[in-house]
Amino acid sequence: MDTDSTVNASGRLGRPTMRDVAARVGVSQTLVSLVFRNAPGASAQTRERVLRAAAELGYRPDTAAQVLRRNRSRHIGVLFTMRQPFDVDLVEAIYPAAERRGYHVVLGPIGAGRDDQQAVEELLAYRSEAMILSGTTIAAAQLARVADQMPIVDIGRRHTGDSVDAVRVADERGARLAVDHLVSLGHRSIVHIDGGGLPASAQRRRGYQQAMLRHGLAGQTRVLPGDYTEESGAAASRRILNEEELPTAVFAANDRCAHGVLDTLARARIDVPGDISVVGYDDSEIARLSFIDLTTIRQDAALMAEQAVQAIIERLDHGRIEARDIVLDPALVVRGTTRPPRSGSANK
Amino acid sequence: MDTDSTVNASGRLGRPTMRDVAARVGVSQTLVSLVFRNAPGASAQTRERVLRAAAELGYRPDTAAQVLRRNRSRHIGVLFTMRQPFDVDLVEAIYPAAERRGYHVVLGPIGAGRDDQQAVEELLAYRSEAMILSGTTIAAAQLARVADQMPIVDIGRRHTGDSVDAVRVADERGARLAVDHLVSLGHRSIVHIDGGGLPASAQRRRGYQQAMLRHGLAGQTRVLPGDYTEESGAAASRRILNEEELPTAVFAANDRCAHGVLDTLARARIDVPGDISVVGYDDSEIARLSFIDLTTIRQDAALMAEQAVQAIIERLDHGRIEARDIVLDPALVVRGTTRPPRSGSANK
DNA sequence: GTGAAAGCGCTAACAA
DNA sequence: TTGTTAGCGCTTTCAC
Repeated sequence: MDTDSTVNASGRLGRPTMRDVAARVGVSQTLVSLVFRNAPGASAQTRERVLRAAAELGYRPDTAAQVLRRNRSRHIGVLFTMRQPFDVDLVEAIYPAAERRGYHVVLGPIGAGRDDQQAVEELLAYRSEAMILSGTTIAAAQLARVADQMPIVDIGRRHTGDSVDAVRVADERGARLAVDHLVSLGHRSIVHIDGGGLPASAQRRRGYQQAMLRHGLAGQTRVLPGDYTEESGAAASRRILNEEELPTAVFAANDRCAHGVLDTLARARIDVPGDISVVGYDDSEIARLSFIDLTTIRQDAALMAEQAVQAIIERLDHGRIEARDIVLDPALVVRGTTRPPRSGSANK
Repeated sequence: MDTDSTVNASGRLGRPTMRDVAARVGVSQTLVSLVFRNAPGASAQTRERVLRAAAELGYRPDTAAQVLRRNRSRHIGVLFTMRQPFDVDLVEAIYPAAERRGYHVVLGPIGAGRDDQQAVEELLAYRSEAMILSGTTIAAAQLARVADQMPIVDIGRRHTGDSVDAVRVADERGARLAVDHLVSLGHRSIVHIDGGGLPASAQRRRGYQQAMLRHGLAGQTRVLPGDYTEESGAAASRRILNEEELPTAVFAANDRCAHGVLDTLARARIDVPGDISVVGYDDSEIARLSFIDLTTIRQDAALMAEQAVQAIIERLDHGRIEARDIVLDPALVVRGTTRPPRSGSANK
C-alpha cells in the first residue's frame, strides 16, 4: 500500500499533499515547497529526491491552496466569443503570451445563455487579477465598476477615463486601406456592409466614408446595414443582387460577413473577382482557406495578445495608473477576391 | 472611508472577506457563511442584513478558499477544440447542464501550441473532479492513468475497461441514414470523403460501406481521404472535378468538410443540388446558414452534454463504478443540398 | 438562532 | 541548507 496515491500519510483519502511528499522523503514541507517553486535554498540532492518522491506519489501542487496563500492568483480572465474566429485566434495567442510571464489564462466564453455579466462574475469569483475583453458589448458604466478593482484591457474599443486600457488596430486606417486598394484597381462603385453597433464598426464605416470622399467618390458612398455574421453578408448580397446595377466591389464588416457575401454571389453565378471584388476584415483563419482566399485587412492577433498581456503586467507588476490606448497598424492582405473591374461594368 | 471596499476590517488591503461582512453586521463569520450557502439556521432578518452588508462592501465568496476547505471543487474540466463548431455547440450546452447540478465548468482548449497533455495537467492542477473530452486524440493508455483518479467522459469515442464513459451517437447508423436518404432519392454514384484517423471517422466510413453494400452498390463504393476541415473537402472536390465523370452525390466526413465541398463545387459552376447532392455530418451552426442550407446528420449536442454531465454525477455523487457507453440516435436533417439526380447523369 | 475553534494545502517570515 | 510557525478565506463540527 506504500505507493497507493489514494491514501496519504495521515490516512486520509484523496490526492497526495505536500506533507505526504515531505514525509516520504523525510524532510520538512517547506523544502518541498521550495523545490516546487524552483526557489533557491535546497541542495541539488534534496531537490532530486523530492521530485522523485512526488512523481512516485503522483503529487501535483494544489492551485486553490496556492492562490489562497499567496493571495495572488496570477490568473488573467478572458471574455470572448467562441464563435468569432478572430476571438479564437486571439485567445490562442494569449496563452503563450501569458505563460511566458508566469500568468495563467481563465476563459469566460459568452454566448448562448451566458451573458457578459455572468462571465465577469465568474472570473471575479476565481480571483482573476485582470481581464481581457474581446468583442463584448458590456456597458461602459458596468465595466468601470469592475475596472476599479482590476486592470482591464478591451480589445478593439477605446474607453474614456483612466481605468480601462485599449488594444486595437486603427480601424479607420484599415478601412481606408481597403478602399484605397479597390480604387487603385480602378473601382469606383464600392459598397460597404457595416457592423451595426458592434465594436469597431463605427470606425470602419467612418474610414470607408472618408476614403470615398478623398477619392472624389462621395456620390458612390453606400452603406448597407449588417453585423459580424455570415447571414448579414448573405442578406446584404441578396439586396445588392436585386438591384438593376451591381456595384463593382464590396467591403464587408468582417471576414465572416464577407464569407456570406462570397457564397451568396457564387450561388448566384456572380464571378468573384471577375464581376465583383470583395474585401473582408480580420484576416481570420477563414480568409486563408484556399477556396475563400479573401483579400482582407489583417489584425495581428498575436501582436494584440502580446500587447494586451503586456499592458496588464505593467499595471499589476509595475504600478501603472493612467490608461493606455495601444493602436496597432492594420495591414492589407491581397488575395484572390480583388481584381480590376471589368470594363463596361457599372463603374460610373 | 467606511464603505471603501479596498480596505477591510483588519486594515489589510484587498477584496473584502467574510470577516469584513460579519464585522459590519455584528455577527459571526459562521452566520455569513450560512447565508451565502443558503443553508438553514439563520433568521430571515439576519439573512437580509448580511446580504445587504455584503452588497455594500462588494463582497464575493472566494472560490479558492471554498475549494480548499470543502475539499471539493465541483469543477468539471472540458477539453475541446475551439475551431470545431460541434465542440463549441457542445461546450455551450455543458454550461447549463452542469450549473443545474451545482457544478462549474473549466475550459481547457487545445490547439495552436497547447496539446492534450498540457490541458489535462492544467485541469488537474485546478482540482477538476471530472473531465469531458471532445474530439481529442489523446492516447488511451495516457487517458487510463488519469481515469484512475477521476471520472472521464469521452465524447464520440468508446473505450475498453471500466474507467472511461462514452457518450456518442451511433455513427454507423448516422452514415447509413445519409446513404439511405441519397439512395431513396435515386442516387447510386455516392462518394464518401472520410475523416482519416480522427474520432468517429472509422465508424462513419464503415456505416457508409455497409449501406452501399446493402443497397447493392458495392461496386460504387468509393472513399476519398480527408479530415474534419474545409480544406480536406475542397481538396477532395478538386480531385472529383478532375475526373471524367462526376458522382451524383457526396457524403462528407463532417459539416466543415462539406462546406469545403460546397464552395469548391460552387466556384466550379457545379450546381448543388442540381448536379451533385451533398450531405454533411454534425448539424453544426454552419449547416444551418441560409446559404449553406446543408442536409446533414444531426448529433444532438445539448442531449450529449446532458448525458455526459449526468454520467459524471452518477460516478461522483452516486458511486457508480462500471463504465457506461451511452449511444444516442443520430437523425437525418434534410435541407437544400440533396435532390434526385438529374436524369442522364453519371448514375450508372 | 448563533458563535468559537479547528483546519483544508500551501507559502513566507523567521529561527536554527 | 533546513525546520518551525502562523495564517490565507472559508466551512464545519460542536457547543451554547
